[in-house]
Amino acid sequence: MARPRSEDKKQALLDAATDAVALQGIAASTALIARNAGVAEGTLFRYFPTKDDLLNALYLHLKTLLCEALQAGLKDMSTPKTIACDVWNSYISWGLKNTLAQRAVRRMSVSEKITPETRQQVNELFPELYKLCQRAMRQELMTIEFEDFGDALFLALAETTIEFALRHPARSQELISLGFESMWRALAQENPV
Amino acid sequence: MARPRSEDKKQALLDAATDAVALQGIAASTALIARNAGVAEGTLFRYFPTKDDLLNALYLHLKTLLCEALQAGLKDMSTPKTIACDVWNSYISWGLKNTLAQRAVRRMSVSEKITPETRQQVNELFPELYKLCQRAMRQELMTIEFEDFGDALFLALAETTIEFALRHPARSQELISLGFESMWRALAQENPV
Amino acid sequence: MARPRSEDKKQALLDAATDAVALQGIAASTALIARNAGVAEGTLFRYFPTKDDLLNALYLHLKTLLCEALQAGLKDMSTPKTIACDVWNSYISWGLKNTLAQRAVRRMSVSEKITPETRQQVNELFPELYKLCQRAMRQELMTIEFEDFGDALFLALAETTIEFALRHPARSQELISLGFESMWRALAQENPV
Amino acid sequence: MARPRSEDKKQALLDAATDAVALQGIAASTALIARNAGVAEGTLFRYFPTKDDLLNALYLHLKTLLCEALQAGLKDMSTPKTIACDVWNSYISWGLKNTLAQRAVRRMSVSEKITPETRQQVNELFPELYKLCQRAMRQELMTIEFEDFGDALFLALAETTIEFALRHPARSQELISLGFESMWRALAQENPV
DNA sequence: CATGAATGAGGTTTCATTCAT
DNA sequence: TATGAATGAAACCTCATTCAT
Repeated sequence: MARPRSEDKKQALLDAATDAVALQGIAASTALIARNAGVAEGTLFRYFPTKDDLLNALYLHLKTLLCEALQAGLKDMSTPKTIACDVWNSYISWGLKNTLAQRAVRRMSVSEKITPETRQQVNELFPELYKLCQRAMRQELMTIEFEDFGDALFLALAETTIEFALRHPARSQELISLGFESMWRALAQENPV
Repeated sequence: MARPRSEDKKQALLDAATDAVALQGIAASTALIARNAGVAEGTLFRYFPTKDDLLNALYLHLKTLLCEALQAGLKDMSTPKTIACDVWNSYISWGLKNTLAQRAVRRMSVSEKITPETRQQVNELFPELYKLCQRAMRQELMTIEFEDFGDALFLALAETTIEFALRHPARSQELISLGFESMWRALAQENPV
Repeated sequence: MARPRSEDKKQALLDAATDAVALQGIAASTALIARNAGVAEGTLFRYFPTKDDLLNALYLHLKTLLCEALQAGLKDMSTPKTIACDVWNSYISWGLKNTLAQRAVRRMSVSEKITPETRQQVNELFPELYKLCQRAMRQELMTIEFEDFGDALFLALAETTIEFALRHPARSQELISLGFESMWRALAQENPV
Repeated sequence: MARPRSEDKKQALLDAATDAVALQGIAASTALIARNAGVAEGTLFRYFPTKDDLLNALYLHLKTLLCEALQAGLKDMSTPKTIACDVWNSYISWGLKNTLAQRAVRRMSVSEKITPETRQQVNELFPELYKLCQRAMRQELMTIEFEDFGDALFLALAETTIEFALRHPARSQELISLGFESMWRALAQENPV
């Protein structure tokens, strides 16, 4: 992969795109993104041949960052529940610390501009992590057919929790643990309170 | 005198908008919507002064339809769990029967074009129903501060379930009951398997 | 001339058009004019087959009103200067009392929508009056070729005076007499202060 | 790098706009202006972000040209009257040579699209010139409160003269000097014929 | 390689006018 | 006669993309 001249510029473009998409959705203009990245309008197209390419690259990029945060957040791997708890907390706290990134991802994920290929690549980012959690999951959710479903339920609950924590910062700690409790009851094999 | 404004045309516009937004997001053009509704482009703006007004009206309209389906779906009100189950099944089956409507709603709900006022109106559509379910909910989720959170978790799980059921029609029945089981564990007071 | 059903409606349309044109120029929409006149959009076109017809009718109407005010304002016909002074004062005070009408006329008079025919009709409204003033005018301005020019100079000075008097109400009296003095010096045969 | 913004194109746009506004008023379409300037419609909006911006820029531009003509026209500065005469003649002859520009200015000046800021900038173009004339003006018109009024009367008479000279080219010389005589009588301190 | 001027298709919205009621 | 719903051309403006510099 011939890397472009300046990795800095590419990064600046992704950062600017994150903010723009978070605030304006995928309708955010390439001109705005380039300007906020501090590069010329035409330069954007040297790094991303197409706006759609930029969006797909951004989606993958942000999901990768999230994934790295999850991996870095694993501290106590003694029991499935502590693992799940670490993952949950890392997820939520990444979303809270990177509000715009989180919002950008949400907006892109419902868009038809993100191709199935990109979605597939994103799925492949997470496997190990989920394997860890899944050990604790209910039998029904552990069959090959349904493990994606379990993941999706996990993500749905986490995203909802992030949203509420952002909306009600004063009660964010309570929401986060209430959310975790709900997730654990929903998905885990045993439900010891 | 003069011909009366036609409720049919308004309906045709909302229907056409549903399909267009489902497929292309809120970027779907008014020209396309009008054409598919079988009216002139200028006519659209007699019924909805602004594209944003159309989107907000559409959002409210679809959520109203969903709400009516939920109310119509209440059959067995003997126990909290049967109530919750009816609601769950109605929700999912409305989503499955009205794929485009469901997709349109999802896309609009993450858009900044839907105003807080509209969102508030939508919230007010649902109260009785949720009261019913909430009787069965865990204490923690029944405080005023957290009942919205409980609702949101319910919706998140249901939407995820709909999405998977659409993607895997052959296994939709299993997914639906697996989803219900997860929701019930997550949110209900008692967790008898 | 078969008069339309309701002279009231026609009048209401002209009044509404006056305000609309004063505020928005000839771009003011027929829909707005009709609404402010309290009639339906289509009704406007029963009284004025075309928007241009409405504008021309309005121009003639307002100039007629002005002309009537000038004639009514003649009080002291003893000397040319008192006549001129009465005309001047009537003109200015009509402009000040009918700001919107005055502004509407100004905007229409530079527009290509007002036809030469209408402009000719307007010219024909004023003759007698000007004959009176002209007795006092300089020889050079009394030849057939230049009497229109003298009229136009009179009007130009009067309109400028109105504009300034509107802009500076506190000093309007001074402006009006300063304007009159200037007009009299410019156009009259003798210049006794 | 990248091709520089072309002053030629900007000029072509202003020229095309002058003609279009002269003939059709401020309602002249951006499409027509761009086409007559030989550029794409989108290009117009790179030079003038808004149609209103174009109109304001055009107004300022034309008034600047006029002002330059007035300054270049000063030849004999020996007496106030010769100065005034040079200014008068330059003004009229600029109007005659630049009919469309003159007409465009007239139409724009009664429009609400021209902002107070632009009007202020235009006022500031002229001060020195008027100072020259004002030395000859009547005391009453030399007070700070009324010097603007004197200017406006001067302009009103000049514009009227231009209009008549255009309408009657055969007699334009007579009209011009008749106009000057009237202006001088109206505004100057002494009125020696 | 980087730039940003240029493009023109396409977006939303307005509006004079027509015509079914 | 009066109405106002319907129309579609045309308005202003945006934008992804190209390409001369």
